Amino acid sequence: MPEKLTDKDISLTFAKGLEVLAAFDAEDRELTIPEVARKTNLNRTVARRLVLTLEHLNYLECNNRVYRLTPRILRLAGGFLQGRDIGKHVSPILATYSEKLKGSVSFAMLDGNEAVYVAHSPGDPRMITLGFTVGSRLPLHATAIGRALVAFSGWETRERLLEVAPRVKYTCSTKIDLDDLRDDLDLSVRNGFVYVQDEFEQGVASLAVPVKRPDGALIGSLGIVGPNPRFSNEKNKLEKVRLLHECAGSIAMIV
Amino acid sequence: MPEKLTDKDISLTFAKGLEVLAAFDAEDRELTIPEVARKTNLNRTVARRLVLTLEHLNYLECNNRVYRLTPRILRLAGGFLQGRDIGKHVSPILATYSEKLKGSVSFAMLDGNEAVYVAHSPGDPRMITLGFTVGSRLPLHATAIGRALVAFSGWETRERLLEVAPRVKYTCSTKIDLDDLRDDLDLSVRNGFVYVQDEFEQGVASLAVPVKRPDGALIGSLGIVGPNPRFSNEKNKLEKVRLLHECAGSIAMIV
DNA sequence: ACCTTATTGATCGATAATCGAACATATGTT
DNA sequence: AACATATGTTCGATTATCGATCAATAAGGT
Repeated sequence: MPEKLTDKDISLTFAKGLEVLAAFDAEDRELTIPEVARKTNLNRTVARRLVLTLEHLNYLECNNRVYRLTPRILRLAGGFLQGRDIGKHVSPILATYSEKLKGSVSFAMLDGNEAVYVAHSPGDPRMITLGFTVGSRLPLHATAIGRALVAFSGWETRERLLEVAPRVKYTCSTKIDLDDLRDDLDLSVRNGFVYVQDEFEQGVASLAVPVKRPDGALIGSLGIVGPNPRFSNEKNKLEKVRLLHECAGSIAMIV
Repeated sequence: MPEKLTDKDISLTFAKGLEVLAAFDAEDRELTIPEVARKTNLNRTVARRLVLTLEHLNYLECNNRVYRLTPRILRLAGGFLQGRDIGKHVSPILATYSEKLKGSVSFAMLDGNEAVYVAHSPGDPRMITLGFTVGSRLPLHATAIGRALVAFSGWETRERLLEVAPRVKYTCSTKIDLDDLRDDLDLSVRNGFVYVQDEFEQGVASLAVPVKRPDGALIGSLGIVGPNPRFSNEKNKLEKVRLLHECAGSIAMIV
């Protein structure tokens, strides 16, 4: 007997529809209906109806059988960003500290097994920041901003994340051993900040601090990235940490 | 006999689900299930199942019966933003021109009857830019960036937008007469830019130019906002227009 | 504190929306 | 041109969805 998957409280069609929507990601900006069906493991007819629904609702536009997202999707994101006053309050704060820190500052939150950029203030326009922006996702283990989300979570969450989050070896320096990571997390908690170097990209380092609500609950993390030498002066690094903490305090008030 | 609404090609459940998701907007960052049902005109049970589905998929989180969006929604937005290289290419360009123009620069696209901010580069951090950010929506008729989207569309789209887009009178200067608007649009097309003053907020002016693909198709519009005096020097204003056009050219290459 | 009223949560059979096999059409390959 | 492959569409069977109804909880009044 095929297992009864009818949860009665979960709308399968809706869940499939969201999968279709999510199929249009950074890798696949354009997809045909059969491609969607393959990527989502849905029956072609089902994928078709869901895609057509999305087109009908103006979430997708079609050009010669090829579909791609329209800016309509930003409406949904706007609900989140504006609801949490990201644009009104967080971004200006980031911009201010971006000046003080002379570089781009990013605010990330936990999304499943990844860190997702919620706000981002580009520093010097000339310095291309690897193209990260709102909605960009980063691994939890190999970046400071991600590792901060793990380190400053409660014990339970922390262990769960260590367990379930994928640990890709991006460089030869990437820590992927669980105990190594635990040690690093412990150290980070003692320090009050996370420093990661060469683990995501050779020669690139990142620094991050937690953003916590007054009651101690972790909201997100705040980080900066740059070539290693920028962090080599220890005193300078601690000054950056101080500024990040200050910035985190301001953000914590409003989110 | 109740009209048969079964379009066979449109998934009603999915459409309803997206409505539920969209119910969480800037005004209502937090909603209970019955509130969602009321706002979307859905049966309470239906709303419940859709909300529970969203919670199950981590798009919503629940705190004491109150639901709100999680950053997961940014994943979907990320598909759009990264797919169109907004973060990698558009934002840096905006940042560069934001320096040259000494103020924030925004890139908007058409979404239904509204303009939606797709990218935004804050200028001087001290100058709070009214809290607009990615996903913010603006009316088409009362802002330069919105009016540019109408003016530089093809004739058919332009007339449709004039017809269907709501024309709210934000200030006593807001143009709401169709023929007044048409005149202004014609003028804007002749000029190659849109200038709007006092129509959205007293004392605030905005300047915008179209972003067109090489083949002439309108992609979006690029605009700046500021207190009226900033645009009072005509020569200076034209220099801003020139920079905006330059910026638009750079963006047109990549989107 | 008690009862009443209003609001919200959960159940379950009828119904209509969804599914997917099968067919039709388009595309490209030898 | 004929074949093979990939994509689009149809339509009846199935089952997920709907919403009236009931249960539980919260709010309000005396």
